[in-house]
Amino acid sequence: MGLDRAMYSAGKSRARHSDAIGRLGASDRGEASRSPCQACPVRLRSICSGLDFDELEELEKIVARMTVGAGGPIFDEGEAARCRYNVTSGSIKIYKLLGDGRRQIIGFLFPGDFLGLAMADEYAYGAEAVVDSELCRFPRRELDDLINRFPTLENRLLNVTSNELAVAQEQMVLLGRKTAKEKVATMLLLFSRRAAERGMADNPVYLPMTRTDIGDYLGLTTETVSRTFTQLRAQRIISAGSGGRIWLEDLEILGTLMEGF
Amino acid sequence: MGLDRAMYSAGKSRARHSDAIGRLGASDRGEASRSPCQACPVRLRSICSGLDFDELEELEKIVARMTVGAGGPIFDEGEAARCRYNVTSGSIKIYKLLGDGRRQIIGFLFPGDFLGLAMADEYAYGAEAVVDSELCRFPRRELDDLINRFPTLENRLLNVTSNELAVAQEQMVLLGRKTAKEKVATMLLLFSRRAAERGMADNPVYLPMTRTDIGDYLGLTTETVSRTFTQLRAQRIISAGSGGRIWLEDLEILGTLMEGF
DNA sequence: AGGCCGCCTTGACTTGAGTCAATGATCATC
DNA sequence: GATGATCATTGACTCAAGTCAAGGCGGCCT
Repeated sequence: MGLDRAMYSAGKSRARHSDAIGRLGASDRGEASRSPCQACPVRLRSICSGLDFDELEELEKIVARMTVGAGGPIFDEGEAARCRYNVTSGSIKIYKLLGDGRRQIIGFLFPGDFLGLAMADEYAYGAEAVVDSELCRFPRRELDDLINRFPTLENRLLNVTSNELAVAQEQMVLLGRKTAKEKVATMLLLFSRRAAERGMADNPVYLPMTRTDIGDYLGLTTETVSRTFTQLRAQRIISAGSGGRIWLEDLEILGTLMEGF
Repeated sequence: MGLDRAMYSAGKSRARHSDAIGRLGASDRGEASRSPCQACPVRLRSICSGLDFDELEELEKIVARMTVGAGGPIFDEGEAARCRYNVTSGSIKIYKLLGDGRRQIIGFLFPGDFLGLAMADEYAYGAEAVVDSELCRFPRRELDDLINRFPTLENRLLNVTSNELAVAQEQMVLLGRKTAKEKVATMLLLFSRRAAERGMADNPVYLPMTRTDIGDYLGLTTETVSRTFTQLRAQRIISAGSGGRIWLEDLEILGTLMEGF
């Protein structure tokens, strides 16, 4: 069976940002290669961790690599859910839309994150690349077969899903009860911590997405996000870095804002 | 091993409401009885469905029944997570608090719902009874052992958790992007549908919780919830029933409000 | 170089929801 | 059936965030 191949690419490339997030070796780029899952840099973070050699080999049989350009679509809300994905480099946003176009971004995914949880036959949300990204793609049917056969995989998936649920519940508090300033502070700290967990720079925080994306993630408008950043900068709680990076200058105040005292 | 026994009870009983939600046979009330899981009215809705006779018997060995009075606490956020629960009658609210007391209710649970997902050693949220309720209690350690031993149970738990995640994501859209009117309309419709799924009356909708609870669930204040109900009533989209029940008079408009057109 | 295009920021004004403060309902208890 | 408690409603006013409208900045392309 030949490996599937896919290459989406969107208009404006944000390539100036794309090297800031871990990526695969150059030899793999733009090519659906026989996936060296054993050597995968994000394996230990992703659902594939804990699998033994044989299981990993079976997984490799059904995986396909793909690249998506910045802004490029991965799938739309409501579309038949044919595949599930694992992010290997870059950053992906997932979002839901209301009838009149209002958008809520329900998460940003980074290398090692799994894409396609919590959905049956149709995708319950849309997914788009924030920057040039790479993903492992699994046909849903075949992956679900493996999940049924490998308890390790199912257990891992339960852990991952539970974590996502806890994160989602925390985000409900943010959306329902925090002020604009608290929302932005929380996002900065959480992204910083998330980067640290991945062994990446946690200060300055790297925010590759637009102000509009941040607004749609925090339940705010672009303008309010912008004003809030200005305000935090004026109070020396943060300061501007280069290329979408933000220095966290006062972690204590940020923490207080996040906890809501 | 004797069965544990527990009976919390809070000040003001809302017993006037408590008969409106399915409950166990009178013979089980107020008594930690040898649990007749086979005869459990909510078994098919809960994590116990799909278990074979032997598995169910093992589950019965570790379960304890308990009753909680309206308003009574089940556990607090941050407390050591010693048990997981299954709701068998009544209604439970789960919530998270900010440092200054602001509260976000992240869900209302009904018979068959599982309580204690998405948490490791500490409860990530608090839980309280909305009306007099009954629950099955499982020691976490022992339940987690069974989950590891019974693939059926683990699979069921993955399904339940995935569903919860999808619901949470839908709630993020509500909290981040919907107006007060849309929020209330959405809640009414979702509660109606949820009741229908359980074979209970879906119109009028039964809302046993206070306006403050509804506000904390929808990211609004008590006053705004009240004004919104008044407004929906004035527009003949809903009308008041008796005892916390609300008639949905115009499902189409409610649907439009929910979808955000 | 110069101009275009996204994106970000800022200002002026509006508004939906929050706050504060009574007043009403409903029920529980004596 | 009076009293007190809790919860719900309503009104008047405030304010945080949204809306509308300019500019500004920086990268990209010809």
